[in-house]
Amino acid sequence: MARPREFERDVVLDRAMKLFWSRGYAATSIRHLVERMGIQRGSLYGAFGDKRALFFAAIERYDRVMTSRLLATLDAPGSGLEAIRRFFRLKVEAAQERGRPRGCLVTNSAAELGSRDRATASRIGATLGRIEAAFHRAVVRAQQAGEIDPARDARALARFLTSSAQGLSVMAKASPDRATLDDIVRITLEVVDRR
Amino acid sequence: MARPREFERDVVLDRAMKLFWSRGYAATSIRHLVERMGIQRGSLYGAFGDKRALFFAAIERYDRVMTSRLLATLDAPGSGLEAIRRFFRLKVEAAQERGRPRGCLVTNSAAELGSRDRATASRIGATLGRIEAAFHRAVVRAQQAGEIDPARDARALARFLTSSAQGLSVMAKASPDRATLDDIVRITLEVVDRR
DNA sequence: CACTTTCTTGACCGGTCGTTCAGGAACTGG
DNA sequence: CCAGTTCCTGAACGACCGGTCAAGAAAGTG
Repeated sequence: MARPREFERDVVLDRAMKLFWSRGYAATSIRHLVERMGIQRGSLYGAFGDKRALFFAAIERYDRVMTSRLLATLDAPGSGLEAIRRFFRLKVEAAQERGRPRGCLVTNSAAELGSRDRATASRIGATLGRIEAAFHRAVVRAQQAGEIDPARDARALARFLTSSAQGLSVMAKASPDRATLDDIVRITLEVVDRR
Repeated sequence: MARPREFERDVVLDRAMKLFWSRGYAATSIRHLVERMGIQRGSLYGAFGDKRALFFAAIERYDRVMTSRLLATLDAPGSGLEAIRRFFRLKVEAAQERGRPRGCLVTNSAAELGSRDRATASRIGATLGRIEAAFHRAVVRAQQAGEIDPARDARALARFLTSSAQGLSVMAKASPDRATLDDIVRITLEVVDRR
């Protein structure tokens, strides 16, 4: 054996993730990264490869930590309709947190790199697919429970909800005014929550 | 008098706008800009100032050309509800055009610079405000015509529609699949178009 | 203890970044 | 045709980019 690594991968990766999250890919330099991550260039390249690989690792971590937590609320046992409500309320709540980067790394990356970098695009597409799938399960569950009209197109509803979540992230980044976000969510939920 | 400029400002500005639109701000270099715009560095700096000022001019032009055209459909005389329908159909249609940058410059810029650059954020915020205002006018018009229940909150509806347009732009950039976009728009329109 | 292995460190690489500017070119008014 | 003005051109600037690497530091193994 030999000298062990002095930093914990997930700890420094978290810091990189937040930096990409708030600044985007292109505007985040290696210099900026090593300063914020608290490690040296050599360690960064040794542990993660190059900038692009680090970015991918950051997206993966975002997926594992942030997105999965959100999606878990959609898959939580109980009412599918209530799960969808919780999802959007949680997003608004998160947008209010101080110190947290605005918006959403997936949304930002889709907007920044969606059409230019094939590999990133498919990675982002996979996450969007996961979100849509989770919405779809929640919608179907709600339909089976009689909370949503079973005649409605569950796939289309899931896609709509996915798109709405993206829109909400953009609005949260542009103007994180609580009243605005609440208005948006209220109307969005009317779509599935017709009384 | 003296030697006249050899290029037309709006022509080269259009090219810069499209470049920023498809690549984002940070990933677009001056070298790339001068190549695509067909002018020299000196001319660029002479005519537009610096990169940031050029970006602002590009956003302004996008506003004047792209956004205004879209908003004009919302303010066109006739049914407010039909105007809203036309707006979203036009967005989907535009997303299909070949050679056109994906997504929307306003959405992309909001996601890329929304929380980092104060001046850009307020510029983008102003455009989002214009969109919301146009939606609001269309909603009110539809309410007065009895197409939308007057009891509903027109401001909230306008905000929802603005957010939906942003979401649609993100989805269009990430996966411009027509069926997906159609699904999203169909459900979005159900919100205002309850039968 | 010495030896091996890995990690860390900081200097360094060529290239590109945004920006400037001197000097030649091109046009207008006289 | 000249003077005056503006524009275009291309080289040059210092700073920073992403990425590499040799050498020293620190741990485990015998």
